[in-house]
Amino acid sequence: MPKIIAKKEDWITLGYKQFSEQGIRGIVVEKMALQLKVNKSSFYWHFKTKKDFMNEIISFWVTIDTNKIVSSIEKKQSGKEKFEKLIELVFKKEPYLDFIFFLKRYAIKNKEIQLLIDEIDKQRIDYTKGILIEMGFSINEATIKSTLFYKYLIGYHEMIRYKEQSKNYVSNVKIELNQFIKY
Amino acid sequence: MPKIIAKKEDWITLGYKQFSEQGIRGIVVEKMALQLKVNKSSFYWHFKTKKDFMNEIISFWVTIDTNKIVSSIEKKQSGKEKFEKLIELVFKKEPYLDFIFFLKRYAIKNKEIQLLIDEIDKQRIDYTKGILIEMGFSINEATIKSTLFYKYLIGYHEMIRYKEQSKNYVSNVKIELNQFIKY
DNA sequence: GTTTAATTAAACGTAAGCGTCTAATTGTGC
DNA sequence: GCACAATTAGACGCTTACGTTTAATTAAAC
Repeated sequence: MPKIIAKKEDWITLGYKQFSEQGIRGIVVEKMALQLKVNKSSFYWHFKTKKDFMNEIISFWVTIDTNKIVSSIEKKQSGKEKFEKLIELVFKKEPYLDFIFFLKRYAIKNKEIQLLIDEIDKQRIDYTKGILIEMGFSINEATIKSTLFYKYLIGYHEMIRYKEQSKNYVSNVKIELNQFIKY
Repeated sequence: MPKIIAKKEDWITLGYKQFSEQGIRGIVVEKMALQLKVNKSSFYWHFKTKKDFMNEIISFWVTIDTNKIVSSIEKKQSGKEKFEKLIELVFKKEPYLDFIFFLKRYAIKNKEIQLLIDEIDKQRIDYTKGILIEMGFSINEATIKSTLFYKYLIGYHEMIRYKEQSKNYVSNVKIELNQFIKY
């Protein structure tokens, strides 16, 4: 019978999931070890400390997060189609979308991570801005509306946090978006 | 020399402050006892458990929170003036505004508190809606815009979480609000 | 000023979770 | 099949924080 082994990636993907769903309180070495069915010494063989582990999770997130959404959108042709796809993806209740949310809380006393988050926020807003420009908005308009869009997105997810995502909510999104992005 | 005593209200106001700033992780009995310069047995004399303490803090918040803002706004005459006062108050970086934020996280597995939060959210949105109607928006418009306003407000605070609130941010608020509430 | 009630101090027990050892196991190259 | 490296098991120590218990203090009542 082969020995059960948890690879580094196993730890990271599980940690990524836990953090996305529960924040730093979800990252408990012994509990994760239980889930992976290994002893926690496996963890300390792969990672020096829990803090190092978190840093690896953050790196993991940076590489996969934005790319995942962007690549799915860029298959679309027109700006309008891209925007519709964007809405479909980012307003979906998907636990991993909360990663950055918890990360902001985790980073309260960590300037380095804060700078990273700023960069990701900026990337996302810029990406949206590009689509809006493709749709015919002026650079000025697109700048304002993309930032507004992003803040609205955050507020939206906060409001549905512990709710089922009903059709009601989705249709409200379109009505509310239409208040400031008409197309 | 009189004995140092911490009244029930002392504990609650400190707890309220701690929770607003750091969430449930800020509520640590022994650390609060240090701040109040008493032994933690004072805490356990006033409150049965930490959970009970949290419930009292939540009640405290419910009674003071909304009223505080509303009473300050209702001194104003016109809808427009009220709206401007509202903006001034709720976009200010004021730690207590984060209370509800952390509360949503605390309430993840507590239906009762979730219902309470829903009610508060609704109250706030309805209050804004009333002002918008006073300003001349139709009921329909006011309904949509007040909800949008509230989500935007949440996103705004999330974006400035670990930032100084620069004048830049404040002026952006007005520009962004102007995208969907013109007056 | 003695009794009584309210409130806190000091000390203890307990659990969760981080991190560290050392020994044991399995896989791999030769 | 043996030596060696990679990886995990098991046991331990330490810290933090919750909650309890009993004794001590102060304030209030009479």
